[in-house]
Amino acid sequence: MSDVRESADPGQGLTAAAFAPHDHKRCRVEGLARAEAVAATEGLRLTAVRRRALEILLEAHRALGAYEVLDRLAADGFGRQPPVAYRALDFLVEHGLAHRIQRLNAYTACMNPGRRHAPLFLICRACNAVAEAGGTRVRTALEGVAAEVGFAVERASVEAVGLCPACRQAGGA
Amino acid sequence: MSDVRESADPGQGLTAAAFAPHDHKRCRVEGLARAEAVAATEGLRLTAVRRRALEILLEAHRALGAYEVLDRLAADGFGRQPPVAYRALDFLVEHGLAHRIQRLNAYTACMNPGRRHAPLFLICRACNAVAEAGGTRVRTALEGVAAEVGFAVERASVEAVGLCPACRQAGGA
DNA sequence: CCTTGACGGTTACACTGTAACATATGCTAT
DNA sequence: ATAGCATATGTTACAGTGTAACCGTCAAGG
Repeated sequence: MSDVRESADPGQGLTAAAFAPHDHKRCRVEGLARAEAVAATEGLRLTAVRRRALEILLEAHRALGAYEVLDRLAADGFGRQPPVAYRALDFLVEHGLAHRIQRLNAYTACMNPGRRHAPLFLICRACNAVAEAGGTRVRTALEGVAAEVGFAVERASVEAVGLCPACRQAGGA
Repeated sequence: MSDVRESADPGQGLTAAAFAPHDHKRCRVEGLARAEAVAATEGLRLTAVRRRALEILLEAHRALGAYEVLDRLAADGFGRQPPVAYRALDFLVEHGLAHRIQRLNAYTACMNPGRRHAPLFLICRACNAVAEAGGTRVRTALEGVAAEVGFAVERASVEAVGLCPACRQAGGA
């Protein structure tokens, strides 16, 4: 229970800065740049819809439902039927450019694309912010438990619901 | 809630015996008995529908969708509209007698009711078996990461998809 | 040119979950 | 006992989430 406010993260490559105030615009620009880089090195086709879908997630800076993404895509002149959004989102998730938050039936841009990572999500029940935390500790623990029963983990989702620092302070009980 | 009281089992108190061959009937009988005990000590009303819903989960011994549970309830003379199943399942989950598997939109009986625990689910993608593992290691790691960014975890879901021992051996590529 | 394959668009539908209201059951205070 | 209240079960109707299947477009390559 060590109280850490917003110190620079120690090792672990934490990315959960989402809870700290920051410059959204930079988030979007850098996020897109990272995605472009990943797409280039992996030979992915980051088409217009896909690119725009990712941009929408980066701008929102919170988890968006597929239909929310769809609305924005439609507003930009893309198709307005569900598969349009689902296909773009599936693509992004499959290639590690976005994540699906099971608990919310929603999607969020990946803050750390390109590197293999075992993301973990912190979902604030008061303000709905979603932070992606990195780090191997949880994954290692999970692998350990699985190994004890002979289970081979391929993919894992770890999602915690609670209160973010700001909402805690605001007495978000 | 960060206080997780686990059994005194050596090595994490695993309960993931689900992957090992075992006597289903006993599972059901003992599961019901445990639930009765919990209901008694906590003053819960384990009514006919609720009890039957739990029994259905225990019998299936895998995760069931709400509508699957509903079908069986209806076949037993209970209502045949969705809220019937959802209410029973919500009750069971709320009181720790069952768990919801987010990834599958499904429910499974709790193998360890009564005690506060931080369950973790191992989902075999080949045979669809779901094992509930206990243990504090993963939870502790999660709390640690959360604490670093000042996030207060209230509830967490940890779900891993992969291959169970049997399917691994069967070359479940 | 013409085939091939990926992509994006559509229609139509399936699955999952909930709001709101009506009825029954059981407890409690008088 | 019974009136009043809370809880539980049942209903109808609908909202939200996700997918199957088909079709036209377009770029790459024989």
